[in-house]
Amino acid sequence: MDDLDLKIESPRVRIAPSPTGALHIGTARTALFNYLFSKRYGGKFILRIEDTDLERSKPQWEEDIIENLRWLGVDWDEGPNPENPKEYLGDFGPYRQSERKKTYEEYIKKLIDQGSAYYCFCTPEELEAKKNYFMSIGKAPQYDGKCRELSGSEVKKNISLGKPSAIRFKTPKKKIVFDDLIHKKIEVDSSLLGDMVIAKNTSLPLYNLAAVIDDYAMQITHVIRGEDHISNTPKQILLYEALGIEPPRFGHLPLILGQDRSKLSKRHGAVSLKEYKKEGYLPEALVNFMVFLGWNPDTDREIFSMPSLIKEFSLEKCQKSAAVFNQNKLLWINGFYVRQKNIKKLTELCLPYLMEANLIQPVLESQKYPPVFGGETIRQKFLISESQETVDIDYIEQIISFYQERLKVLSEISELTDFFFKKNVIIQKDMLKWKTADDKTALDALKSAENILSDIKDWTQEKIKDRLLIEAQNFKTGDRGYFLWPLRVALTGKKASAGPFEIAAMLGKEKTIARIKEAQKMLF
RNA sequence: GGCGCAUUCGUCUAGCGGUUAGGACAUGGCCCUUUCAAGGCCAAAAUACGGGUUCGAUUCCCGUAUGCGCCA
Repeated sequence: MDDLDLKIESPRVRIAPSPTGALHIGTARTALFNYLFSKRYGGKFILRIEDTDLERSKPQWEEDIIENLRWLGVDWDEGPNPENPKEYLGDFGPYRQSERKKTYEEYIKKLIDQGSAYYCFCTPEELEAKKNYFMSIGKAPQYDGKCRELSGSEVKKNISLGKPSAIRFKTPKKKIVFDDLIHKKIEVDSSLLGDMVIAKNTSLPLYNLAAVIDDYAMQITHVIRGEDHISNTPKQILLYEALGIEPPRFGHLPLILGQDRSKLSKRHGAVSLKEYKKEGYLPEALVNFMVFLGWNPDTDREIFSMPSLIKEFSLEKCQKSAAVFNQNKLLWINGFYVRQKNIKKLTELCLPYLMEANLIQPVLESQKYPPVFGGETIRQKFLISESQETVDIDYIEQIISFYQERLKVLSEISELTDFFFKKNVIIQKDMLKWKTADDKTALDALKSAENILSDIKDWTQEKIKDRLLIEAQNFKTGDRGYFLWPLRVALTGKKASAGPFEIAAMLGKEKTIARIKEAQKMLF
């Protein structure tokens, strides 16, 4: 097909999040792109947890990352074992940076021994002053190389004196050019980089060095990451060269932006996968949405499942410019996937929300509470909290089916359907009146509905509909709303809902009539 | 401040020298309809600016502007 395709064979790619917070939607998207790329070309996708920052790294965040990537269906071939995170799947562990000190030490020593790196004893104050100086004369603030030529004995002396130090890279001055998988040619002049700090000490590398060593150790062939790393890439290339290692290919994905076009972050609202999961977004919707932020298949098709993405995906079709996170489109895609779900599955997914709103409860004690959002919940019988009536799952299924095409996110279900489970509905009097109707018209409609419904013995949706529709026609020619609207409001208390026939059928004769009577009282 | 990256409807995007600049979300209108959805139809809506190159630039090159990112 194209050049890129021909060259890619069994790639090894990775996502390397730090467990310092919940899985971010941007990280998830980068993971997804890596995953798709690896599957498209028959390679491996690796999850590497980067826990160098011991202060901020927490096991709970590692769990969150693992749980939510799996939930999305972005599964790794090598990485922490989800069943037992202490274990590493694959041949290239251990994945914990905190457990790889020995390896790092080897490389750092090598760099020092061969003269590619050196100890620097400059104090933060000194550095700050230099930085300010360079800034003041309009130059890039870079290290002036003061400790670069320190003799071996001086270094030894300083170390034995316990002087605080860092390890700097002797940045060679050259033009670095690399062929980005997405941006094509990128050129940087390394003389602008200065001698960067690559390690705090001989066993503690900083980000760029650690990434280089780990990617090499894991035989990563393609580093696909966010555009915010473009400026790290030339530095890493220099490190690869100093270490005598062939660098991998690099590809930099455009960033996701918030409404204000700055990098998507917490102040833009929900950014973690777990928040979206809790709100009731479906993983397939999130995947479909995320992939379209920076990629598109060159057709008018908007809906893609994971398998079809794997078939279609190509970095060639990735966008170069950043994309604003479009909440509305996500909502739309989610609604689409909700409508596609089979009703049993959808009901299962909605149950936790109904329980959380305390509308219903599981009957069996063995059934877990509180429910797990997005998890599996299989229950057969439920107790309606207010009335203590027991209902079958079919009953709930039926209710949810009325709302399937109205649901955008799962969490809306309780607000939409609460009147089925509550004893009384709260009705505002004026809401009962359709268009120009006065109290009397609304009252007449309700009375008439009550009479008709009271006569129905065979309480089925079809019967109810047939009878009511005839009356609706007669009640006021040309606008059935005068008859139907007050009825629907009497039953639901809501301006918007499913139709009155199906609602009446579900509510049962007794409750239906009772609610109609209640509503009539307001109009006397 | 330096360096880097980017720039097509409000948003996501198609386009890879000649198109009535296409699609989707959102918006507005109409149809269907008791309401809300869903669905159908229609409308409004974009090539940042300035130079080149070319018979011809949204497309290629160079500036400018703007935005974003990184460094410290």
